[in-house]
Amino acid sequence: MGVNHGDGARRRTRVGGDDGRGMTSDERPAGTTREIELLWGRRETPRRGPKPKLSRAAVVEAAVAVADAEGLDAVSMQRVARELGFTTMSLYRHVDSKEDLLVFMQDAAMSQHPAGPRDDGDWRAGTEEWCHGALAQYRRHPWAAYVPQSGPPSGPNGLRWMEAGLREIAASGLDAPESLQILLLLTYSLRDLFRMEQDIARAARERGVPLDNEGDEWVRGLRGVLDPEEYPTLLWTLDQGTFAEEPPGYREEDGAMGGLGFAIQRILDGVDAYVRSTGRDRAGD
Amino acid sequence: MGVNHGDGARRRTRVGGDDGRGMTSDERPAGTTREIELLWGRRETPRRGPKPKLSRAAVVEAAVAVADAEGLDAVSMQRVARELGFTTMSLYRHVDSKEDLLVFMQDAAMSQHPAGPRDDGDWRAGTEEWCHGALAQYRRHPWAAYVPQSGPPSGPNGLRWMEAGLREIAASGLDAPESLQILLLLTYSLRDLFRMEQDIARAARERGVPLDNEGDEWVRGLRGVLDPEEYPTLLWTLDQGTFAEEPPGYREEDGAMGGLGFAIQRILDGVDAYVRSTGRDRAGD
DNA sequence: AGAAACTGTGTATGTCATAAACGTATTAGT
DNA sequence: ACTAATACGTTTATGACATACACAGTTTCT
Repeated sequence: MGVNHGDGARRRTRVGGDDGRGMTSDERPAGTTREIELLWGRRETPRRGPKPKLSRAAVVEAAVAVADAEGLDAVSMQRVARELGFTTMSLYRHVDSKEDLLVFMQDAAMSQHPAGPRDDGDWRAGTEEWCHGALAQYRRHPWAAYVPQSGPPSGPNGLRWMEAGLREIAASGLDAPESLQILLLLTYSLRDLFRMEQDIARAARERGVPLDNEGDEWVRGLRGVLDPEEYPTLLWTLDQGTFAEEPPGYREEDGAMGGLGFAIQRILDGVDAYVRSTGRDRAGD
Repeated sequence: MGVNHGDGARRRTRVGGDDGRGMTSDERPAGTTREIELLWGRRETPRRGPKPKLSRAAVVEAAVAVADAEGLDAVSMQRVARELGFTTMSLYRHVDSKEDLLVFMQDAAMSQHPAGPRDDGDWRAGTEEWCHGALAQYRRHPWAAYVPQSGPPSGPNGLRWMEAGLREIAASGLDAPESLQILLLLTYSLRDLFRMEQDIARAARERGVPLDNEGDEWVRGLRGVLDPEEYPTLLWTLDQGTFAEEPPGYREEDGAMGGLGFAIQRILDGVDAYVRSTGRDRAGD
């Protein structure tokens, strides 16, 4: 749906490696397997042509640099190529399509390793730490939260984080399917709460001043248009300086997660409740 | 006149309404206020030219139809215009930009009213119902979850849903900032859990068969590449038919929410815990 | 009547992803 | 060492796309 655009590319089964006849064509991997092999650098190296001046790593690095500096929208094939001093089309020798490039970029954005396992068996603390770490990645590369998702992570870095998250959650005693479900919940929530934070920040930046009531264009506009009969609760909310404040329930410990602490704590509370309900909680007591 | 029609940008402060000198220019609304006025149809009607054959409503409707049928990516100005039998540029008479059109579309996608208030004071049931309703909207117009967000909703429909959600949550006794925070959490979570569901479904569709282990390309690919030393938990998870099953903790009552029931229940559990922790729970007891 | 405001249209610009064909450097197989 | 295969980076071209700009016709206000 909205997610992946590129259609012509990459969907059809390739006959071989690069030019359409690279491999012996009987053992060609198709679809996702191919993507995984690419991501993991499991490629044959019987290079016959001239020694490449460019490399996939260089392309991805340049793309990441552009995204870091100017956001994901600034990443175009032309732009990345210019940055490298090559032609646009040269990139296609090292990357199948832009979609491909984005996949590589995303994995590259998670190159920092998650924290190692903790042995005290406190799954909640471990999971919180994991969330914190994942969030830190996003803060380093905010665009990464906006890369269109195409299935579960397949790259070494993404999987390393998955592994670490599962480990923390499974420490609660949940079984594999449950742990995975929780991990998915956390992963998506983090990504999207982060996006929420960014969106709100951007919205605030785009209108003039910071988010306070009265001064805020949005609030003022709404007031002029909302019928108190129909939107009483909303107006009640607007009437208190809702948008100016620190989120409620803000706790110092969550500070590291910024305004997201509140939301994340709520979600973890929910997970906690679930763990307890299964009566398999290994921690705490 | 050299300086004329809608100069597209919309970002910079306009001198007046539509064309640059529509209004008395001392009370010109700028930025978001303008957008809100547009969304609410609060426009002057001193139409002087020929009677329009096209209308904003028609444009939005056509765009929604295209998105419903072929996804958000199929929505281009050219496509919508063709659908209507007009030129591409004609659309710009009724919509400032594509971004604008998307805002209208999004509000249009939420045209169905939320359920009315319930008087039994059971905030959790009410909130669950609200989630269910919101999800139903998404199922009707999946693309709506992929429209790039630009700030809080400003249209009548979006705000109606906000109002309804706030009402349900506030029934728990939380104060305004808290309720709003929770509403934001729910709104974003819903949107994104829905997206997760869609993404997973699409991923399954794109590889061959449904999501089962062994048969799944992704799982097979990973197995070939994951070092058991480094990814033990992940492999443990893979080893159980994790992806084949119904999500754990699946309950009949959540059926209406599809596979998202589990995640939503976890989040509501977290909210519940928070409400209880404030000691202001009006419901239940 | 004439000016002003607004309609839909035609044309043009610039950006984007990417296909196709090309010359060239390198190396595997002879 | 010679040749054919093949990978490399480039050139050129195509077809979307959003949207600026200028125009000609239409309606209404003065």
